[in-house]
Amino acid sequence: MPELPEAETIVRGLRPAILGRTIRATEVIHADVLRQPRRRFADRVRGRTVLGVERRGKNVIIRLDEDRVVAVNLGMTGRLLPSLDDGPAPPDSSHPAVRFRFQGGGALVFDDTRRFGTVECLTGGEWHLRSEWMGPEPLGPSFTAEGLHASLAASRSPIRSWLLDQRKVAGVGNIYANEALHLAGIHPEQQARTVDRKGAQALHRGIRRVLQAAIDAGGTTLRDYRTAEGEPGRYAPRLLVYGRDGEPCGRCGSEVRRIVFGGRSAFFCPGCQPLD
DNA sequence: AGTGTATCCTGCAGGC
DNA sequence: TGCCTGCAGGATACAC
Repeated sequence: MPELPEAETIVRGLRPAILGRTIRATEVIHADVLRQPRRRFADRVRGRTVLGVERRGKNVIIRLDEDRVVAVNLGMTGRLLPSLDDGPAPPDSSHPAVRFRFQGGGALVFDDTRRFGTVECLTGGEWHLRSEWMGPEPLGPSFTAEGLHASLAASRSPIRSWLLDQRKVAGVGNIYANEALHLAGIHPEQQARTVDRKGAQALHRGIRRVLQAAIDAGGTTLRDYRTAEGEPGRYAPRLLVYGRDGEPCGRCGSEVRRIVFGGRSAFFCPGCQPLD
């Protein structure tokens, strides 16, 4: 599910709800979402206070005092739902996996139907290493068209597969990879190294445009994704190719096609995105 | 190096 | 209604 825009929307909604709160205890309902032993997780989190809520790629980062960091990867169906005693009624949590209980009442629930998501509590140093391993933030200053072009030149992968690799660019998933390629007029199977400077510029622009527009719309809800307030995102109707196979392309009228490679569906318009 | 496949899990839509 | 298959915003490990 959640890609960068969904994670960003969750972070923004979570921040005012949990900033400054102190975690009294954790309740692990499904230990398989933990990337570390349950004991270590509980011990590291207990008694810590939330100093900040950030995003890195598709991950939600909760900074705690004492140099602790809770890193949440939402997987396909993960949600972070705050329920504060003095706040509005808590959104539905149908599949709670981990619950953080705050001093003075209220909680933050990591809910995940399929449990592909992960939760862990790291030290600042451990998290830094993990973050270094990831590619640049596509909406940040270190992501440039020139850098993208140079990075693409080193890979023989199909461009869509390349975009899904978090070590290359952080936060792009299958929906926005397909949308960005459509905006850039690049076929999803085109070899990364054959994307020329002009193509890299168009792709750079396409990635930024679609991610920013999706953030502005509060993300894309296909089924499970919800904001921290429990609301669905509003970007789905604006998707140009993802999930639209058989429909006419809004730009040129050609029929949008679906193909499968790399184990995932790819959607593209044969008219706007020719394969050389 | 890159690709296909399988794995983790649940739920839903569509065909019969 | 029930049963089956295929599919899903992710990530990783494995054999070629």
